[in-house]
Amino acid sequence: MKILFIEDDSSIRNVLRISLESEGHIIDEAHDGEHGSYLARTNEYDLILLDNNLPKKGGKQVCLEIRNASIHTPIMLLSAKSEVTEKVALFELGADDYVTKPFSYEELTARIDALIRRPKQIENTVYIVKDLILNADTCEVTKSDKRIYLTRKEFSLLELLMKNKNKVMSRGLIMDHVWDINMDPFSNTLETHIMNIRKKIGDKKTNRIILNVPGRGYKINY
Amino acid sequence: MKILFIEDDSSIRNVLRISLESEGHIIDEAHDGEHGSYLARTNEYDLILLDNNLPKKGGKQVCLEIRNASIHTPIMLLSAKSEVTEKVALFELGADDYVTKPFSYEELTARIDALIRRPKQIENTVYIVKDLILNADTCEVTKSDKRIYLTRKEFSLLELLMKNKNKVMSRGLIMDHVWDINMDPFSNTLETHIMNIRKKIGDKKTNRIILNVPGRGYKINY
DNA sequence: TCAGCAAAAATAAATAAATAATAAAGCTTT
DNA sequence: AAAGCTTTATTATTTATTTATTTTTGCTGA
Repeated sequence: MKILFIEDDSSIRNVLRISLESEGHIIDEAHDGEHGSYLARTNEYDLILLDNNLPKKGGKQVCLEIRNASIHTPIMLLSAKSEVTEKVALFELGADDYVTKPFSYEELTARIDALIRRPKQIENTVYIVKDLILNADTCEVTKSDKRIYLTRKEFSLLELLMKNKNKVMSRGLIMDHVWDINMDPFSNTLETHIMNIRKKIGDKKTNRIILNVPGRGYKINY
Repeated sequence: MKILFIEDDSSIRNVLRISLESEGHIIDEAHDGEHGSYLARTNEYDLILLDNNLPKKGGKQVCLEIRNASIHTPIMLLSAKSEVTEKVALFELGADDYVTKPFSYEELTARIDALIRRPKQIENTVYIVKDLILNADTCEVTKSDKRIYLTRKEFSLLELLMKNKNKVMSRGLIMDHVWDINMDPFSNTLETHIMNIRKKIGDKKTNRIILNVPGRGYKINY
């Protein structure tokens, strides 16, 4: 999951980034409302964590701008307890949930899971292609009933391809989902990861699961 | 067990904290109703000790707020004998037990044990992985029938891992369960404890019981 | 058909990040 | 004051990720 974290307090930012990354999420950060609003409108995120009290542009304005840009990504609001009135306004502007600061890691991740999974509850979080099975909940992958160990990046990449099987995923789209904003689009790390996944799942040239569509990207077929 | 203690009288707080910690519990403290209510709603506790007479926000209000947040953690009420009417109200609001002040330490711990153990009576309190056995009731650990002495933190950590065997427990989750709210997420004390447990139970690199999943956390396998 | 080219695959190596190990300092308790 | 527990600091090791380079593949047009 790719998360945008708009927060000016660097200590909160750091603690949370570490926790969320350890859960396998990719985090982009903004230190003020202006930059946050900009990133939210120019990138695709699965979740936006928005501090209410921000320099340059307040949470209310950021929320408004995001929703006005027809972006429906779930917004989770982080607010001090005193800002109740603001909070109400933010709900009206389209925030989806809130936690009051300071909060525990567990509470936040539980709520994040709820928000991210909510529209997908009917959907299965287990993806199956031939004898390759990926479980998004437990982060486990098996091939012919044998457990395969994938690193975090490898897992996110394979998850994206399996989630969108039969669709060609372009380089740019994959990078946007699996890497953070600092990813160099000219590097070949994506290809290297594809190759490492293929090696781990024993994806032979003759009967490939992960297919390349030259000039367009990668895809996985039924 | 992680306990939240909401009490303004520092002498009661100190006496009880020390006693409870000596039983191996982890204690978070709140000195007034407002902060207490907040902590209860933002952290996961196994028990909440709630004084009825509190500054800023009374026990009744705190209880109400906790239950309204869909938190079903057992609440044990500490109240003066005179506050009978209040007490009734608190039961209606979802408190689980009460003791009247002054109380003896023994009485309280007996009741706490009853409350904490109650929902877990069905649960197994003995965890076995290969020749490693942990008994959560007696706080005893044996490896190949030899008694191992673990410190309280070490015990809580091993208990968490054994209770959740086969599941990867992330750093953040472990910290929330084994340490109190002041834990610095950047410190490496968790790693140090893992290493000390491994040393005590003779967990060799070649045939490890406590496994690390890089970037994800630790787990114990069947 | 086949040189020429671009995209992708493969290999290897470098860098960065996470974890393990060791030692020692700081607290608490006795 | 001594002993044990917990935390901090530092260094080493392992693992993950990125970069660099070479080889292969498949396509294009003469």
